[in-house]
Amino acid sequence: MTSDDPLEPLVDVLVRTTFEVTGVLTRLAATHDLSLTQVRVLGILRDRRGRVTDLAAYLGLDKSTMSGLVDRAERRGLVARDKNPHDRRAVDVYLTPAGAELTRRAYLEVRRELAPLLERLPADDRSRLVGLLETFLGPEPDTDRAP
Amino acid sequence: MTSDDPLEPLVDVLVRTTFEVTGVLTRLAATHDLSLTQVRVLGILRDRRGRVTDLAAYLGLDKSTMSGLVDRAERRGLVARDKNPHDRRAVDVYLTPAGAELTRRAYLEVRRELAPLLERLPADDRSRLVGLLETFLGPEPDTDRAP
DNA sequence: AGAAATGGTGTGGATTACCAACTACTCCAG
DNA sequence: CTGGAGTAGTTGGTAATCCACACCATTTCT
Repeated sequence: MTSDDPLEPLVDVLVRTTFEVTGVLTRLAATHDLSLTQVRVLGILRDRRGRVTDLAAYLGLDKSTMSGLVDRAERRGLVARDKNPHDRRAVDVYLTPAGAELTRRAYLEVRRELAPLLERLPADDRSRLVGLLETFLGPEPDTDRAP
Repeated sequence: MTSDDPLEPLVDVLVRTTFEVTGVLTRLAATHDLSLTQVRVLGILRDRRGRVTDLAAYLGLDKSTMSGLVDRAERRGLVARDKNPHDRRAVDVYLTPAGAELTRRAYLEVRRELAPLLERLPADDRSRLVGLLETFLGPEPDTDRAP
């Protein structure tokens, strides 16, 4: 009775899911002395390199924020910068081997943490959920394999 | 070939969804001069009052952090504190009418922002998704209506 | 009653985040 | 092919976030 919005339950459960997963990620990140934002950066870089501005846009942050983020991650040896050969203003950021390794380990921990929850779903529901969420997310922005 | 983990696609899409929704929430929150954390606090208080420590635990934050968060929200008139009558150490935090109104408006904006994405799903897929995510989240912790 | 535990606040320091200003570079118009 | 507009990134300044730690007040255990 509070509302007859047919979308409300979905929005609600989506936001609750987001907060739940965010909580898991934040907690896990803290055990590696990482912030959630740093984890997000590492997550993006897991399978592509990217310019500072692109990373910032992707996370909805100011480019100066991203600059500092990359600074600190670089100081810790997790990422590195390369001058972009095609545009000498631009800087490409990518994971170092250490950063990739940390990202991999962190993923395994996230997986371990989420697995008990995910296993509440029967196997075919799990793949259904993947399909639904992928539809929701839409096509990936193709950040790397452009011509 | 990167991995034969059957859970990986699900973990992956779940985290991507989380980041996507987090992005929307962060962007929207900023238009009201709110941080994501403040939105999370308001979200919890939407349907219950809570002690500082409980709120902190719920969000995985230190209680001193929550204290400051409540301070600033209180200064803006969004929440208020009451001494808990049963435990004089404890402080209950709850939304003011202004806070509740802001929370309601913010929800509508989130809804408006997510609707185009959610409408990519046919109606019966939407309700299926609700069911799946609710199973994933499990039963609510019943924070308020305990005896 | 006294000791241990719990709830909340305050301080100090690192991080996150914005904005504005600046440098270096690219791209376009003329 | 040059001048100016626009773009990429960094830096500096300020506010908010967040933790660790120390500190009271109150409750609970012994």
